[in-house]
Amino acid sequence: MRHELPTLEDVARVAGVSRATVSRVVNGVRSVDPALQDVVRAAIERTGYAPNRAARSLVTRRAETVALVVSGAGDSTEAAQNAFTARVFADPFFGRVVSGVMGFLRPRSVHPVLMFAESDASRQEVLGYLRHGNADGALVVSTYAHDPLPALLAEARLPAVFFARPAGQLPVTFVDFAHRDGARLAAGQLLARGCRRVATVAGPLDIAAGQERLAGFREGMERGGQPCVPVAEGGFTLDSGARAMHRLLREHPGIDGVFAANDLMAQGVCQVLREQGRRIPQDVAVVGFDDSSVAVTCRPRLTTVRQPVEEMGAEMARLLQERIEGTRTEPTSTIFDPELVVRDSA
Amino acid sequence: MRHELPTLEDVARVAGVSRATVSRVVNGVRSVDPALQDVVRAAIERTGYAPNRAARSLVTRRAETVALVVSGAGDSTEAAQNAFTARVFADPFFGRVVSGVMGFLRPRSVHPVLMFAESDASRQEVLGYLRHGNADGALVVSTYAHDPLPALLAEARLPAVFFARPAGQLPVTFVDFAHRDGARLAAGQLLARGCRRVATVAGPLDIAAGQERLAGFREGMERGGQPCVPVAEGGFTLDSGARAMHRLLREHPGIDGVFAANDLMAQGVCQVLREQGRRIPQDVAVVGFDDSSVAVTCRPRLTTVRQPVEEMGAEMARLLQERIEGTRTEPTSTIFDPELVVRDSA
DNA sequence: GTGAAAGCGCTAACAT
DNA sequence: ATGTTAGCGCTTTCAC
Repeated sequence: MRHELPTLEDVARVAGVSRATVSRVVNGVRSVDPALQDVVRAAIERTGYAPNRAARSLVTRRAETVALVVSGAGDSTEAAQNAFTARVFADPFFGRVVSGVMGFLRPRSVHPVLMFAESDASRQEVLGYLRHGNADGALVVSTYAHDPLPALLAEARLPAVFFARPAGQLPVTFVDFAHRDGARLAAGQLLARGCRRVATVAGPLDIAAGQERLAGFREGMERGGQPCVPVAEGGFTLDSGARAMHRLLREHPGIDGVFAANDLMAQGVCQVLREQGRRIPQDVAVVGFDDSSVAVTCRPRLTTVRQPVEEMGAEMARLLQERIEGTRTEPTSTIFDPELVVRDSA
Repeated sequence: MRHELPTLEDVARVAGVSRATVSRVVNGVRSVDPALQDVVRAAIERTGYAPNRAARSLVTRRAETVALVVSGAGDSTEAAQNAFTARVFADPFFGRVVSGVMGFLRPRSVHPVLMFAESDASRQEVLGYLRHGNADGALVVSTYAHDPLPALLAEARLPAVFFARPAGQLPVTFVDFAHRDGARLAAGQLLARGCRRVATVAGPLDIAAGQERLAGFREGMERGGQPCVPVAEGGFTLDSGARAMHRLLREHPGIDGVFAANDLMAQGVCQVLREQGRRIPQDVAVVGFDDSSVAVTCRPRLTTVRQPVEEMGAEMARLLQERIEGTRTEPTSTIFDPELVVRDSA
């Protein structure tokens, strides 16, 4: 049924050279006469040849494929898995990571294989997949703090790069963000506007990013002479942000500035504030975190701390490539710096 | 560096049989002495053998991999690509499809390769990828009406299954939803509540789903004796829903019921309504569409038309498998039926 | 029912 | 600089 595909042999015949020469041209080995190269390339063009990945993989022991692993907690029931997936994809954050990753991978024509790891069985599956060389390495986005996957991967010495430093001082490669510095920037902006009664909707405090952003914000406020900041914890969702804001308002009606640990929660904060008839930023200034898509769709548009998620995704892919190629073997990490994006909410 | 993996040969040696026999056991060919089967299986266990996909692919001409293609409009600039990705992933819808797809694929240990097709170049890439057998088929989720990919895939006679019927009467396999019937259900619910001044926030009318839902809703209202329904078009986003509701309220302040063509817009509708001090459902009843995650996080929880997206994703994967295995060669389609989920908003 | 052997398309020594 | 050759690990006739 499928049309027979041209092989190296076919190209070689058309070009009047040996298979090896064609292979060299295809793989960009330089030691081929430029004139011959042209002949070969013409033959490739004419035949519509493209290398057979399976055959190549078999001999090179490279899959030319990486696993894109979404890791998290949960059991194996279908309901739990669906809930897990829904939560992951509902966060615009994950899409930005994927976008960055694909941006790096696409020009190199390596495609990510999507895998979930939310149960013991699925973690073993990921491990097996990599160990058997079906993928050359893994890009891992963890959705919770004590994910066992990083340790498993490190122990098996499989090439992997993580989004955010995994818990437990593992000798692994990762990209991360200077959350503390970013949160300090947010504090600075609120202070500069002259806010005197500032509160914060923190992220989940069992996640490093949540802790760091809170710590950084407190530091910033303390330096500005406001050591006591009311805190309400949220879960990085719009809804949890709204609920946290309600709690804050109930106990501290005089609030004139809020830092939300991500944009989604900031959006929830804004909704509550507007419902209560408070003007943003005149009555209450709001600063978000991430600079995700909601930052510009939110009304008013959010002043926020930009986290360059796409670039971080691309860097993950780059670091993984280095590990796979063996260019660099010891664990590395790249920490990205924040940037304050001033819009309308503060 | 990587630990040497056991091969068929190794298992054969341990079991004291030939490679061929081991291969037969691995592939479940029945014509092997049950006693020998046990011996072989024990040897597999002991050696920790797993088949090498590349070697197998090379001879079977099967990749054991499918492409999961997110298709849409856009150009090749990085900004456009990022925006595209962000939009796709921001919609909880896509995650549900992926969840369903993975649910079917995982037990069969086939993993989806993620691909984007938003430009001519990337569409050709997808075509080449499939044509060269790097994936056995494609699961395609289109994000806009006149996507050229379905036609390209059909013309190349490559195995593919689409989410929603592609434009242009193509002879392709797809899964879809009875949008009309679903929207009629929504109308029925509003009428049953006794709503007399009903309006609708429609989806984008250049998309079949948008048109169908509007048509179905009108039909339903007409049958209930309310042929004239004010319409405001939205874009399936929260924001567009909110804006549409504002327009509706300005021109028809007496509205007592609203059908929004998806839950995200319904959420926007609810926000505006609450801002304006209208109680839901007492003053204005709201019905959404999809039964996505926001339906339960929205305040009040949404009464909505359930679209079984996960099941639809699983069915896509099943249909693709049939096509790949050649069990079924002519185009098929599965249309899913709606179900009204009554919660608090209507 | 089981084994021997050929060969899938490619790369990488090794010759030349 | 180019060609010859030997596999990579697997499935699959074809004999037995």
